[in-house]
Amino acid sequence: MRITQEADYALRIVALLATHQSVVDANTIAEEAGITQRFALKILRKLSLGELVCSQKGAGGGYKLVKEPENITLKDVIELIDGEIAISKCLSEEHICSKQGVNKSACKIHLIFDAINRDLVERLGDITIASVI
Amino acid sequence: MRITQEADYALRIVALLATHQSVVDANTIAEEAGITQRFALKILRKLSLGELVCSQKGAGGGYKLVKEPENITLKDVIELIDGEIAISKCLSEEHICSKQGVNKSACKIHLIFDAINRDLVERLGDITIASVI
DNA sequence: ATCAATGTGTACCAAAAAGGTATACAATAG
DNA sequence: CTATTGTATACCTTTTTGGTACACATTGAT
Repeated sequence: MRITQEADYALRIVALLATHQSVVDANTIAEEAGITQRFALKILRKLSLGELVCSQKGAGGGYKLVKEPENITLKDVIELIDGEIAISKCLSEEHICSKQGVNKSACKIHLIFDAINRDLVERLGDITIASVI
Repeated sequence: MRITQEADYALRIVALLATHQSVVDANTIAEEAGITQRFALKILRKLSLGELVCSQKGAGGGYKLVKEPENITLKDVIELIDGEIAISKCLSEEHICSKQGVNKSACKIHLIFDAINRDLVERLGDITIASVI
């Protein structure tokens, strides 16, 4: 799948949590990210379930990063929100397509996509949140 | 946008036209590509409008490549079907997102996506149909 | 001429994905 | 014990994807 807007917001949220070193509440996060509080909460829950952030309930609560910004990559955040990164649908799903190979040329195309995709994922895995703040 | 199934089919169609050196009718193309004739026709019309293939009407008609397989790249075919290649929506549309930059970190992320996307497009532009048949 | 084979052009449709909201609830600090 | 904050689940709307339908235009063969 492509990198969705939701993943883009998630990256922004993680980046802004990396700059604040304290607990930040969902409302503040939403404002700074330029989205509604509800939508921010939805993204934050995914980040929380994925154990990139932890939450503090009750008055004075909010969210903060679990890991150091140096140890979180763009790939980590994107895959948490969007699932597996794939430039073509055929790379992520069991789908009747080039993968099965109606003829040999289709198969070759698939192999190329696969190599390109692997490089893309690797590259996203090399860029840390620390390097984008 | 991601590389759609339609673009994937288009690549297969162009590849199979590259192997047949003669005029091939839509029905045969559809069968070989493993899709319905109607859907093949739709893709073939786009390829035709984009001047990658030319068509011959009437009995005994069909399609054939306009250019040599060495001079058609994966990028050419994909962009013809899907439009501009973009790993993130924010790269292709005028959209309120990282591009505008609510803060500096969002902007940095956008710059990285842009660089990665450029490399991806360049890479697809270096692979010819001739090399995948 | 005319008819069957073949492509053209436009419009429409259904399923899936993306993007976002609503509601009811649970925990915690003060 | 109440206001503040997060949790959980479900729902909704719009856009994109992946196709289909239909009426028409062109051409080759007879």
